[in-house]
Amino acid sequence: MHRYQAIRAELLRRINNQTWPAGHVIPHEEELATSFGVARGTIRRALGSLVDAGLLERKRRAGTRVARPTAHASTLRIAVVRHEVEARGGSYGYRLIESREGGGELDAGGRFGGAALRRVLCLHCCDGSPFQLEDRLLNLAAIPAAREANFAAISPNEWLVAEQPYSAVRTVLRAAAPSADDLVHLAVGASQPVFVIERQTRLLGEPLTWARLSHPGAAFEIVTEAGGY
Amino acid sequence: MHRYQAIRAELLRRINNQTWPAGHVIPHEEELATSFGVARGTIRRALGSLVDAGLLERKRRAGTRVARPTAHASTLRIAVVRHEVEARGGSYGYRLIESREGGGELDAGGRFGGAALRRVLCLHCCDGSPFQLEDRLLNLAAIPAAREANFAAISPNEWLVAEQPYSAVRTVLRAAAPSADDLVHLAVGASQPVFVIERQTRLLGEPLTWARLSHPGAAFEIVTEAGGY
DNA sequence: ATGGCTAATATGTATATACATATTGCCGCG
DNA sequence: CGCGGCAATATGTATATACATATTAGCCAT
Repeated sequence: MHRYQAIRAELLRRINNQTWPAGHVIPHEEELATSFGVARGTIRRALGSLVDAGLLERKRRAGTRVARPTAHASTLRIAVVRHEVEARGGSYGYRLIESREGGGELDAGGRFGGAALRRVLCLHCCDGSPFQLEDRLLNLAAIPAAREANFAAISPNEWLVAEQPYSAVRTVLRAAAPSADDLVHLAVGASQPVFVIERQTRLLGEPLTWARLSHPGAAFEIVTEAGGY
Repeated sequence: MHRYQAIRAELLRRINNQTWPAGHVIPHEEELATSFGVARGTIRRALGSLVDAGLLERKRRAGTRVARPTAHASTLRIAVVRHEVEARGGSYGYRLIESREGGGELDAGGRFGGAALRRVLCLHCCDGSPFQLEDRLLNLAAIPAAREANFAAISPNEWLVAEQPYSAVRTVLRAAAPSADDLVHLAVGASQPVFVIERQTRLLGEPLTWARLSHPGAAFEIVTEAGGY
């Protein structure tokens, strides 16, 4: 156990047992440093991780106070579909359904401002049955190599992960009734829910791709964990 | 723009434009410090945030390399329901449906090892229509105050946020067909999907609460963003 | 070859120090 | 009494330094 970890644990204990209730201004860095017998940098490190975890709030001159929690934060990881399938011990299958190039007419959401696009519709399977339907738009201006890529052999999901770095992602999760494509390709009935992940990626501001990833609801869930300590 | 931010941006640029492709071992800290003309600590700070973002991987003696991305990571925030409703400009309503105390028989999942529990079922509304059904188990051994709390006046969600710190959360998200309770209280048809958030919190290892939060699918989505730079 | 030991090395932790800067709270002026 | 400005203060950034430690690469003996 390193010192900053021990200090973080002690600070957490004081927050948890209400020694320092929500809203309380805790002693300033120098004071904590002296009382714990460490350097200010070590205190800052311990405080920093509690700030990242949302348990403390800091403002210059005003000091550090215990946050009034308003939200649970945790980290969401969305993996490559094939890995997801293999991690559950399933055998992975893939099939390209449709691929074509076009312009703004493909961009129903108006997210790409009329750039040349490629649209790919494909299906990921787990043990032979449909697992995820991937409906993807690729910005050919930003990713010229996507024009030549053979998406019959490799899914856009996996091709992008291997080829294309990005700097920002936006993800939307929701439950929905099946779309027309879902009904045809996911083998779900109109009364069964689908779990939809909508994802946009950007590179330094420029939109790269948009994707709608739909799962038969019963077969899929997302798990996140936060706060090991 | 601080130096560590400028350096992080430059490192990100090199990763993005494949100057340093995935798997590449980048120069070590001292070398980067010299070439950027800053102290090692400043380099470490820039590297640290890229490691947190999952773009770099570090190992002692082996050096720092560009990660082969395997997953999109982003931060998920789940707010107090009332704030969620108010943030969308709706008027918030709340109704307690059922509250009772018991032991292991309430704990269908076996998560509390037979401890005394309180089960609360209640409904959160937005503009008068059902928004979220909250089905919650509270561990009375860990949260004795929960025995006295008046959940007709305040929801367990909000009471817990105000009263009870926690140190770890596990969240599961999925689309599902409505449960029996959902059908009755959420005013959804059997053919409509519900969005289910299942959440467990622990305090230093001890389980505090378990909750199943269900939303009418069409009315609800979760949005996450990552990577501002 | 092979297996284990050793030394080199890059990252990890901790300290001390200096200065920057956002905010607060107080003081004095009008 | 109100308001503008100034000084005090706590956090934020940056640097230099020392030592700890995981891991690798290479060497040597078997």
